[in-house]
Amino acid sequence: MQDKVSKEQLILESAEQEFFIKGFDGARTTSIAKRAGVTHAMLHYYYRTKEQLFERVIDKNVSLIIATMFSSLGKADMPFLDRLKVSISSHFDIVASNPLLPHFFLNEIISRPERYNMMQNKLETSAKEIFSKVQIEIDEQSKQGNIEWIDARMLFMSIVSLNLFPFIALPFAKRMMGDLLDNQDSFLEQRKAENIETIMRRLKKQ
Amino acid sequence: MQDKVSKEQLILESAEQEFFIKGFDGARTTSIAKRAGVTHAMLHYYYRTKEQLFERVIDKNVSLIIATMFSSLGKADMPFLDRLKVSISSHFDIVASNPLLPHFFLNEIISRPERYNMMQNKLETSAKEIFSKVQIEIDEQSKQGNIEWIDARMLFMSIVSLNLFPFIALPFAKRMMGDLLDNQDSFLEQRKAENIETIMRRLKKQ
DNA sequence: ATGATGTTTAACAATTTTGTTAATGCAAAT
DNA sequence: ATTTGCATTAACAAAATTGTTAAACATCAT
Repeated sequence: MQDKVSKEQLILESAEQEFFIKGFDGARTTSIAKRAGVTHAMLHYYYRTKEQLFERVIDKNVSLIIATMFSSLGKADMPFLDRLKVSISSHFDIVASNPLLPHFFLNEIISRPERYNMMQNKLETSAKEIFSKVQIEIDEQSKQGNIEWIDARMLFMSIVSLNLFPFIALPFAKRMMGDLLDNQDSFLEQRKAENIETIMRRLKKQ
Repeated sequence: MQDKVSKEQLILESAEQEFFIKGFDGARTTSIAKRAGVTHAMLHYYYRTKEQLFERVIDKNVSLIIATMFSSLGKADMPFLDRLKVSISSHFDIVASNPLLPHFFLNEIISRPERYNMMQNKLETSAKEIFSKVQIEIDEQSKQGNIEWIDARMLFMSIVSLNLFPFIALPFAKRMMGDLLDNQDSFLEQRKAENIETIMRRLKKQ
């Protein structure tokens, strides 16, 4: 009897694939059902509507989405710059293992912003907390002459830009990057190192 | 009698707005027509199908798309780093005046990659030319001890990431950036300067 | 005025897509 | 074995969306 669980699950996974690639508007319930190997009536049986199925996919990914956005300014107990390095690195890794998520999510926010108000409220407050904590540290460190001063939000934007954009643009970049992307793993390593290096140099006192 | 021209034009402009925000799948021909203040039969009269209307929008933007992707590695006659600065700056400006374009285009490429093969072919060859030219310069400059060495493609990815992503993520970021975005113009100036500074420091010999 | 030409409208047709339902199947509990 | 409850199917219905058409309208050159 694990077939029951399995079909419901299968539909959800197929929905995730389809929504991630085609977005809410481009996804077709019949196509999702076909992917899962069931009739489309089954999809409605388990999830009622396309909208509700979509919500289930969002729910399943919401904590990942938040991690994808915010794990880059960290909190572990180390000197500031080391901590930042670790945070950037683990942020990059999260994105690398969910490469479709950022584009999907930005897409949805742009095309149907109303839907995400409550989520944005949460993100807003936790973002502001993080930024002000980090800003205090930056102020201290730069006063002590350890780093160059920067607005924490600007630093955040740079890190997220460097870490997310390559994945968003990957389908586009593949063709023009020659052999750079032939070995995925090695490219990811290089890119991660490059992003860390870029941020470190931005902060280094000269 | 400029009403004739005007309606055809109006439909195209409305289509651009709608396609940019909602993508091909999310856009509705009736909604585009309503935006333009005409019946949807008019839309079909002038552009036959949604697909053809979409193609006209793409055609209208294709050179801009290419500029958006490639004007960041420049060619003017100045010392390398100065030239790079100017290129990053003008690249940023192009994106800033067409903030919806990058997301729209990446979106389309991800959801319907087949459509863009010919365009990708062109981009591929011109990209490779630019990269190899720039790489030669980087090799020279770093051999002379003027800059830190970097793979030209990695440099390109960093520049494009820093310059494009903030615009792609803007609807998302608005809420959590506090007063940073209150004055658009001043934010854009700051951000452009920040991106240039970040790249310059990445290349500066220490 | 007439005819030729392109524009506009309203009504309709076709298709696609989402969602429902009633009947059937199937497995476990009584 | 019968009931109970969920799972499954196929056929159908409703709505949304794209696309067509025939007729009315306007404009301009003759």
